[in-house]
Amino acid sequence: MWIIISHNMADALDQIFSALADPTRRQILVMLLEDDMAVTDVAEPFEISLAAVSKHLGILASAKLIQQERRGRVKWCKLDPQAMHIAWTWMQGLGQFEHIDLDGLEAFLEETLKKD
Amino acid sequence: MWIIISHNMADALDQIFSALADPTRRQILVMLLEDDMAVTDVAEPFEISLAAVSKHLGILASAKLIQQERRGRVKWCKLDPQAMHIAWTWMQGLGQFEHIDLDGLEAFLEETLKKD
DNA sequence: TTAATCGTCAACCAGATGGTTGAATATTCT
DNA sequence: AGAATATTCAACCATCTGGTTGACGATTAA
Repeated sequence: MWIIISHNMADALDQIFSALADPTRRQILVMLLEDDMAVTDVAEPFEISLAAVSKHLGILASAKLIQQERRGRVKWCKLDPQAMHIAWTWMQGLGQFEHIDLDGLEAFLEETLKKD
Repeated sequence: MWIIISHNMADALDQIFSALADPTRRQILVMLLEDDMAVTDVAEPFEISLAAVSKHLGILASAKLIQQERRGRVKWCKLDPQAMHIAWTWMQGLGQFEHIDLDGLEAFLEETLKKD
């Protein structure tokens, strides 16, 4: 299986990876793994403003990592696995992983944790 | 089933995903899939300056997506699959694309992170 | 109708990012 | 030694990013 990297594909990867590069946005995705949520509820655990969270959600939506649907005055957010799958597949092509390399993960973690 | 995301893990993901967010850097990674390369050779197909490419390589190296080794006046760059694997595993947890033993991963991570 | 809630918009700000150029540092070749 | 090659450094610049605040439109509740 190989990946044709079109212009559009590159654009999509730009958006997906830069969306994933922010820890707040990653945390939002993890929260949405549990359940669909309204914007206000997504914002609740964060210390930043609602407007900032709304922007984060907009970025996630335009990267197609989430879908948003307005019902009444509430805008529901849910995960959309498609975009993540695209990036994941691209990475798989580069890493040629097949299984989870726990030894590598352990080595990484030990290396990183030493620095505390 | 849950994944404990340590402080350092989040930092690592920040670096990895923002490194991957740039199309030049992604293209460099694809080039290195073929073969290890010197900085000048990496820079050759790009229209930007050598210094700019050197910076990109520095970013990839500090995200641990590549390793750099100086031999004489030449600095060789090669892929380092470890970091990509970390991000890939994180994404897999979110996308649930294929079967993966998250319980085992969780146990492993909790065990490792206890050492803090 | 009036008041409260949900979310976005617009303007603004500080800091990060990706690029440039020219000088500097090693290292290797002649 | 002197010249060429490989790479980085430093200063600078324009643009992007993530945050703020206050005002605003839309929807629901009293």
